[in-house]
Amino acid sequence: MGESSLKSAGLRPTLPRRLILEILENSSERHMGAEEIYQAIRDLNQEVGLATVYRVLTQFEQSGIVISHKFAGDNKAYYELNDETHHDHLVCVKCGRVIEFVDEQIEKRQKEVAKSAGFVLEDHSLHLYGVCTGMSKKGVCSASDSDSQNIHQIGEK
Amino acid sequence: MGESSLKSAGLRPTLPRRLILEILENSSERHMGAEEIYQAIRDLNQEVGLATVYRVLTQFEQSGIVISHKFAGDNKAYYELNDETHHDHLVCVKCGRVIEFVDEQIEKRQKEVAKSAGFVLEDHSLHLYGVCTGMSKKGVCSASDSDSQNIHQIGEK
DNA sequence: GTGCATGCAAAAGCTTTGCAGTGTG
DNA sequence: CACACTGCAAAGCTTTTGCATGCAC
Repeated sequence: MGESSLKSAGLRPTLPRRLILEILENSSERHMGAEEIYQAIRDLNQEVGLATVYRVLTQFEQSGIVISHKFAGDNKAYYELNDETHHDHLVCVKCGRVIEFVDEQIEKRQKEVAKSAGFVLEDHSLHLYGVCTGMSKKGVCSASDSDSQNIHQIGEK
Repeated sequence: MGESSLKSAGLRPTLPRRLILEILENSSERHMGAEEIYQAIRDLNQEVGLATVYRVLTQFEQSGIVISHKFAGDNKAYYELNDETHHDHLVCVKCGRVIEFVDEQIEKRQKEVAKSAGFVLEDHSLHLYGVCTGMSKKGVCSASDSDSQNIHQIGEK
């Protein structure tokens, strides 16, 4: 999977690119920031410059290998592998957990709204912000261990 | 109108605050960035520091006087007067025009999605990106000022 | 007078870019 | 040998903050 996505994107399979792809594929966090990816590389005892991480992510985005998002109250970009399945995001403002979802009715209405305004729809982003069950009932995230690593700190630094 | 919103927010009606409020109320653009507001102040031959513009906008947001958004591919915040009517945004990626809309079906489904995930919904942002009629047919924006300020009510109420 | 508010300049956070060195086909 | 790729450091943009001065009540 990894190697081939690079080739079909016309990108040479260099070490930084392979590392970043591998990290995105294997990390327990599905949504990662550039700095987190940079750290993950160092955790593998590899050396890649932060600027290269950004450059590679930009190339990956242009090639459709990854998708980037920015969430409210958080100025930085998060990257996720583009699995070709469009989805929207539900974010816990307390623990940062991100849940992906798709709702066909919403998708359909969006198209209708755009059409009736005379727009040719190209893209959209829908982010729901709320408090997850665990945080609202116990003040502790209810996500499983692997899930709970999928965290974005939102709001106050 | 302006003066009273400041008072009810517990903010002293200082010159910078009154100017910014006035600009937001009277500008032909409903969504303005901090720098644009700063320029608008200078266009009125007034002097207010950019840092103050940011501070005031932050206070206004916390008081519920304005709402801020960030749109995809644009790193800066846009501010609009909070008219108490929730709405989403349809943005022309070619000419930058912003149309506000509300769709009850989408609103309803969002609540259902959040509920079924066990989330207490606090907020959401929905941005649709596309190309408006004028830009796609003639390469020229077809918007009139009044259009871009109108809220398109779509779908059943 | 007592605080809140402001201005200026510096700093901070994230991301991009210039440039020279490296590696690879 | 040409050229894409990389690392480092510097710069860019937007936004925030420290601090001394100033204004409102």
